[in-house]
Amino acid sequence: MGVDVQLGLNKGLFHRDPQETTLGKKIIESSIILIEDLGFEDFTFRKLAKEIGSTEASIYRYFENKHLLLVFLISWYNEWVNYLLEINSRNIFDSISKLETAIDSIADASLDLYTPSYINMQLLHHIVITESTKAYHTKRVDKENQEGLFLPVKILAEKLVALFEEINPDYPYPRLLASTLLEMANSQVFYAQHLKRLTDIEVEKEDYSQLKRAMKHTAFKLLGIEEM
Amino acid sequence: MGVDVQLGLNKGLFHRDPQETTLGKKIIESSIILIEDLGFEDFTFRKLAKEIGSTEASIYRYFENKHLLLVFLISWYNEWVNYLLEINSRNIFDSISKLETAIDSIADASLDLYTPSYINMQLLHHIVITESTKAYHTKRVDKENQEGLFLPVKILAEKLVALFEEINPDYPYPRLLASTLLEMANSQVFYAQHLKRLTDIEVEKEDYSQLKRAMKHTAFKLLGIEEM
DNA sequence: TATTAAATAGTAGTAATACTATCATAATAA
DNA sequence: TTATTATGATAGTATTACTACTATTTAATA
Repeated sequence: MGVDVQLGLNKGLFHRDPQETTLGKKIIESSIILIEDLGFEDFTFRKLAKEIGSTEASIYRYFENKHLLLVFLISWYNEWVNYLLEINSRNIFDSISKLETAIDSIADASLDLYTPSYINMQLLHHIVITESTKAYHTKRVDKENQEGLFLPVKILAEKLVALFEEINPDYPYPRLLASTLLEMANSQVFYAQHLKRLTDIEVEKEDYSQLKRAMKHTAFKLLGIEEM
Repeated sequence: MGVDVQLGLNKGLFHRDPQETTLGKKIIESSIILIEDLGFEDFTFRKLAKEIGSTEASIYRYFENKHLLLVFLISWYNEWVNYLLEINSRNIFDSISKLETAIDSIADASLDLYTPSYINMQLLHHIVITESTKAYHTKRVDKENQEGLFLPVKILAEKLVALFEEINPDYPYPRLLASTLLEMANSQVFYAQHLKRLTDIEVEKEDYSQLKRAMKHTAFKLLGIEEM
């Protein structure tokens, strides 16, 4: 029941679009569970195949390798955030409110209800937090970047940059601030969960209010805006 | 010729301290070259053994696995930065100058001359930039954190925190700022080299002046200090 | 409804990885 | 000189990351 959103993702991510078939959706669904459970390095296509009662060969018909499956998942998440950011900022015309909404959308993306049934957004969010840097810290970055595989984050960043420039056109580091905030949204949650001495925030269950406050504080301070 | 510094690192990092033997030093020296060359995922102990004319078994006598070798390298780097920070801030008593010096030390750590002959600091820096998040984004974080394997970064962060508190005791996010700045020192360089749209800075060869300016700007703005 | 095409399953095999174990030999220290 | 320690040499195992090929099921179309 319910309508499943399909995101149009870069075709370089897969051989066959997993969003279009039953097996494809099962691959996505179970890979999210397995990666979260085992960690990316111990996750294998063999284990995934066993989990969904299929075969390695069948999975390879969708994804060239597990690295690209990870890039796919991260891209999916970021496209989703882009989409949220778009719809949540409708009818907001004050640029400061727009930035606040953007930060809320980024931090709370996994709490939205209208994700497809085969995607456990909470788990996917957790994967983004712990594994996403591995998607681009590789020898293939330049090649994959050229193919457009990292466009979703880059677009996300540019939306923030546009807001920063609206708010304070003289701020000298809009792109740095965008990427820093996006990283912060992941790393600070990770620290809160594993390396507490590296953060001041706490995250309980799915409550990201402290994260949001810190992100807004940082953004506004750097842009030279006094918060209310 | 020259005296080689030996850093006292956590014994949980290795079976046998590689800094103490000829083979150990060769392992360090060549692993830095190989990891930088192949990327961490394609780097193997077999290739390393071949490179230094030794055997896998001998390398395993030093490191339990390549993950711990990576953690060792990152720890070494961070201990080095801690050491630099210490000696460079001697005789500086103004806390703002101390912070500036700290940022300089962090960004320029790989340019220092007095590193051991078997450690190519430029390459190691590059490894830190591209591979360091992999050292702690794993299922073993909590266990390894408990064993103290990540102490070097945490100590580094606390030194920054102490400075922030000296400069502005009311700043609400000192730990977040510390970890954010430390990440920035790596990620922004990575972006400058691979994903230019995510940064405003440029890094040419080993010139990190734009990075340092951005880090200082960020730190001072957030701490509420006007720069000169 | 029969025919065809597409999707999936099943099986097998290969080169490489991530180790472990054992024994021999070389270097060093007591 | 004798132990001890470090390294080398060789071999072996389970698992990974694939590729290739064939058989069967499911869905689309005529």
